[in-house]
Amino acid sequence: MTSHDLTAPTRRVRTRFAPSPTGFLHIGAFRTALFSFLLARRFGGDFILRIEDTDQARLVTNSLADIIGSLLALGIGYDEGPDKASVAALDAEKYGVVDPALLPDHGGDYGPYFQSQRLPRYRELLDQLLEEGKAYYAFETKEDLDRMRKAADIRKEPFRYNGKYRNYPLGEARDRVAGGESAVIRFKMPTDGPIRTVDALRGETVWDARTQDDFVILKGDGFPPYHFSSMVDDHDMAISHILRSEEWISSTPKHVCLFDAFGWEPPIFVHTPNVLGNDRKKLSKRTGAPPVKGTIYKPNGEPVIGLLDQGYLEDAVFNYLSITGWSPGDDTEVMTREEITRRFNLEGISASPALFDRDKLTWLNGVYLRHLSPAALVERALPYLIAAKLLPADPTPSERTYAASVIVLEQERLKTLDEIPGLTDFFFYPLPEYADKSVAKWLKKVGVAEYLTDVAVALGEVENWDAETVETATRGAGEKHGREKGDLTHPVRVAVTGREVGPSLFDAMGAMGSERVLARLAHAVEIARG
RNA sequence: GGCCCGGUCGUCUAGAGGCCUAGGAUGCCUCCCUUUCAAGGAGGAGACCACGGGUUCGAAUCCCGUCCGGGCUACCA
Repeated sequence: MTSHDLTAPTRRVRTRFAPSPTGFLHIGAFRTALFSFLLARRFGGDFILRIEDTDQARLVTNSLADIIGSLLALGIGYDEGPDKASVAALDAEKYGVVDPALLPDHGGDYGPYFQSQRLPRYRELLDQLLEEGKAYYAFETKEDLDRMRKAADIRKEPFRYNGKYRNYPLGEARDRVAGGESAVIRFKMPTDGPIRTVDALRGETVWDARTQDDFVILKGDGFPPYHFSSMVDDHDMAISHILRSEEWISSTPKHVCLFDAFGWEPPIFVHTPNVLGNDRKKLSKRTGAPPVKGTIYKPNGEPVIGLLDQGYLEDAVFNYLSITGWSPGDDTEVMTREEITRRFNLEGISASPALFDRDKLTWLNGVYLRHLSPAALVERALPYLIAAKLLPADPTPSERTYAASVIVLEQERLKTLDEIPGLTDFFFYPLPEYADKSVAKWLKKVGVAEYLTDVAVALGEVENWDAETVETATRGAGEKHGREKGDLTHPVRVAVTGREVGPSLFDAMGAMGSERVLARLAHAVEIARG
């Protein structure tokens, strides 16, 4: 997998997740966050959440709340990051509101953790680079650049900024800027020779400096772009490992040159493979990649519901995400958070992208659902019943008890919590909805009306109604009609549930109670005769 | 186009020159269990390890080339 010894880091492991609040993140992004979190936990280090809000124009209201809420919901808590005060200082119009209860009182000693609040530090470093002749003001406008790009395109040449202002006197440039002229600052990349970068997963890559150009490190709006701010922060925050998705590989030479210019030791770069959609493209809203929670909308307006809201368990999503793109080295797949944390390592991260496998997630979720205690399952399932209006928003104790007895009957069949209403609705209706096919197959048959009548009579005499007494009574009636196995249960099942599949018939009847069962039987007899 | 990264069953993966006639999981199929479904148990189909050359007694594993897929190529991240 890799030729590098990735174990036993030499300095304190500090990793970071540094999203930009410019939209709602999908699970691919959270997978990267999870790996960062896991690496820090594995080595007893720190996991930092830093918000890269240097692109003020693209800020999306409430995406900050979504990022923090989703991370915390998954159990990916940060040791350092946005706190009550720093979030309160934000412009709520632009950022939206974050529930203060989610935020720590003190964000950490390396803050602020919002890049928009770190401008003075960038300015200081920018000046240093300018003074040292490692960066320069450039006066082209975006339009100028566009023209140059088009011209290069026509000549079929790759576009590289020509470095026109590379040697422009700093004093003159400052005068022009002071005079109100708009400018950017660009970083002087080496003009030739090799640039070496090392990725923990892929080893060394040598880049030809002639393919690089002087990139912008301060935009016209006064904010530095990612290439600058992110690297400065990674250094200032003593980040040991940069885990980021693989589309950053090509800009790594920029980043190492920046570290070099400052004389800083660069962190270890770990480019994690992307999580792909079924189209083998990077997961995106377009392809319907689900968010962790909440709802996002595809470009065509179609809603995509968050995994957690679809009834996937936090633990299952955590587990699934951890094994897509990482393997502990053996065949273990179902692991607790503790086991994942204990076993996580860089060596197990795959260098090739993985497809988001919904089927496997669903299977894993079923495993977790089955491991839930009955009480916990009920707790998690109730909201879905309420949302489906099978239960009132504030159920009475007896409604609750009834719902609970019904929910536990479906535990072994459940794959996602949101299946609960569809699986149990007939328990709540006055009478079930009878599927025509099932009626034709099991009710409208010779002798069924008589059989069901006898079942009703036998059940009517049951004193202590429970699954066991109900079974005895039903079987007694069945034997009288020479019925056994499916012949015995199926007509009754269809009569009381309206369908052919479901939990154990006697358990179901036990939970329903005699009144419901007898009413349904009476109704079914009519259908059978009709 | 240029530069870069990747390529083992449909999917997620194990694999660090002989343990590989390639293992596990998921999905699919069959059977068992069983009042149905599910769960569980037992099987099965499914990968000429992208392709072609080399190195080696021996290669999925090392080297080269090709192809395919993906990423980047912004005053976005």
